[in-house]
Amino acid sequence: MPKKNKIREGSIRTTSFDVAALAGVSQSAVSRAFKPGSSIAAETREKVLDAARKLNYVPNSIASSLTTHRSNIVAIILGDLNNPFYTHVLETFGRELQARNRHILVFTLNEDMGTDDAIMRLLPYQVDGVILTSAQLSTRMVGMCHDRGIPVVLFNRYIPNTGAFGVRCDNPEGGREIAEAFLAAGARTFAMITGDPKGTTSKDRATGFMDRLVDAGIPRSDIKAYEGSSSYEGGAEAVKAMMADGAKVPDAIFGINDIMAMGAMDALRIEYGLKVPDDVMVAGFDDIPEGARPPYQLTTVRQPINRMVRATIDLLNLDDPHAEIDLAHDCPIKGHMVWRNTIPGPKPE
Amino acid sequence: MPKKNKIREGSIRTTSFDVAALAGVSQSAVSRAFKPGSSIAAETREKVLDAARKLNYVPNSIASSLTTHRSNIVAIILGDLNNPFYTHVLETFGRELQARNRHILVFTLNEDMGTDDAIMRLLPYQVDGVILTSAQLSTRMVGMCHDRGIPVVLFNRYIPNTGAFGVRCDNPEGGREIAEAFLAAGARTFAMITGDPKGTTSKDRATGFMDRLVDAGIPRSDIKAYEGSSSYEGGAEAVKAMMADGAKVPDAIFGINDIMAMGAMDALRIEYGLKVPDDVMVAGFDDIPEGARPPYQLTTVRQPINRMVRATIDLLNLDDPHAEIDLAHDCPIKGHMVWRNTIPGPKPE
DNA sequence: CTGAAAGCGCTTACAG
DNA sequence: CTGAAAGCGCTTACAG
Repeated sequence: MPKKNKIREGSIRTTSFDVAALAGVSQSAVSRAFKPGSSIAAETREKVLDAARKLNYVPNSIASSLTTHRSNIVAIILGDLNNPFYTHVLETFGRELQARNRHILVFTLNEDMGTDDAIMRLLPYQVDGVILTSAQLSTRMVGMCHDRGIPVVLFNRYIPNTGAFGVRCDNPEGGREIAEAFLAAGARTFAMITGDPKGTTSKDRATGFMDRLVDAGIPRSDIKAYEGSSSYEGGAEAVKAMMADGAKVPDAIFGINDIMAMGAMDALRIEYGLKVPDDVMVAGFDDIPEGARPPYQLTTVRQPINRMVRATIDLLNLDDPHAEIDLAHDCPIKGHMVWRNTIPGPKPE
Repeated sequence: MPKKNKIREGSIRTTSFDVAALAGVSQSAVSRAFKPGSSIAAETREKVLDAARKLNYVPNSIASSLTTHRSNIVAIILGDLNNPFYTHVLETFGRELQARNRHILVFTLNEDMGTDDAIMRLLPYQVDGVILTSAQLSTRMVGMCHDRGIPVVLFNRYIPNTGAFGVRCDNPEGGREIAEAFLAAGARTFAMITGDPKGTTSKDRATGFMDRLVDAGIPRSDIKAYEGSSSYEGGAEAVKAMMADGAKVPDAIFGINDIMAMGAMDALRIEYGLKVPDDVMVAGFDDIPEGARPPYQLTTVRQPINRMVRATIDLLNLDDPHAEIDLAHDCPIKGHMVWRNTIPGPKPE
């Protein structure tokens, strides 16, 4: 008689032994029936699957994880949910990972929980990999993961010298393209609204942007920078700081990401009655769908999210747990300009 | 000598036996050292914790879940990430659940994965509970969860007769308050932009809204409804459908949620040159932070997210696995009006 | 307070 | 192809 464990009043746990008993086979057989490609007669498998269906049996992943050392879970550490870009990223990871029969353990960061805390909390779950969309990872934590054979890959950033590599868009190149576009439209004075100063993404975009401008002979003093904390509100604040600066309104403003560019545009128009692009040109970076809405029609550079997500998953080596964990990998994926209405003039075809 | 398993080249698995060996105690002792409130001498615990630290040992949750039948994981099924409301919801659940030492397995729905599929995928993980923010759950799936002692609670909706209860805002009352506000501002003709027709949320808000208007003597024919599919784009489309209807622009438009109201406002202004609230009043529902941005300044009713999230977690009975799973629970939490600029006139204090 | 041992529900060599 | 059995890394009565 099958062993039964009461869970709550009236509820009972069904195991592979119960299924085996009903199907008249050994417990090993039911295990095999559920594992594709295992050595089992088609007929036996049918019998087992039938019995399982009758009992509403579902194999216990916790138990199988314990033996196989694979949980089919990947952890995603989400930094900044204020930027819709990351919502789109989460959705894309969800789609891709679920299609591969993997599942996501999410960690959302906040004042009470930093990246390192999140890592310490995910370690006990024996996840198959971790994806990080936040900055500030300590070398020690990367070590904790690697010691356990858990690959960690950074999404949209890299952290020099931590041994964690990342997948990212070619940010310097994107910055350069924006500079190019502004220049072609006749801009001569500039402002940048920068994001998280600790992340590499903002820095790289800003550097590419500046370099191109300086190459074109723009004096550094004609390129100002304001902090926008990677949020809509931050973008608006940056504009206020800029206007408070007293100087002339620049010809062009580069929001290091779309959401800041959107905040900036609204402040420019609503607070200061300025027209975009007639009075000031604006550009962003990311190409979030929100930036394409009628009030913004933001010219920007698109991050190839789908390709970035797939590259990230590939680096996790989910199907080959024994693969060496790569170390110093870094291959930026090129984004591309999306021309809309915040930079005037003819769009290159 | 402690047993060692190679994971990847060079990486090794550390278990409680290794820690026990180093600390010179039994394996049971190390288990106890990590469980708060267990019967162990302070001194022994120290020894164990020291050894664990030296070995970078972290207890294996997979193994402990297998014995305790608690994974400390709750599943969240995310329906519509196009509505920022759910991003805020996810963030709030993250904060609250992580503070209680619980973690989140997220499932994002898409064409390839419906709610029922998500449930089938979460069952093997023996989650401690499931939170559902999407509609369309079958009775059978609720049964699958309940049979296993897994509570499921619906967030922001209910599904009549599934045995799954939900936490929600008092939607009919919110709809009524919006109607009231419009009426007080002098509106006499109305349009509603409705959301997911399968969900109860949209229906309830619309019903409350209509009922109040009808009570006030507004003829039903002066209350039109357009589908907005709960998205920004849908809100804009609804306005276009409304304008194409030929009839006079209504005095007031109720966006069943903020994101649709935002889409509607932009279409009204940009496509048709209408002023809000001078030409048309608008109101939303949810009070997402995006609706408070300068271009919108949306008057709306706030969903008490924090309270709703906490109520949801309470219903999960995470700390009392043997609690009966409640069945026909339903207690709407009252939202409240947030007065901004899309309905003219004096705001009640 | 402590340790030996059974057990959680699977997977997977091993022998047949 | 199939079954008996050991083992994954913990927890928890049980006895001391």
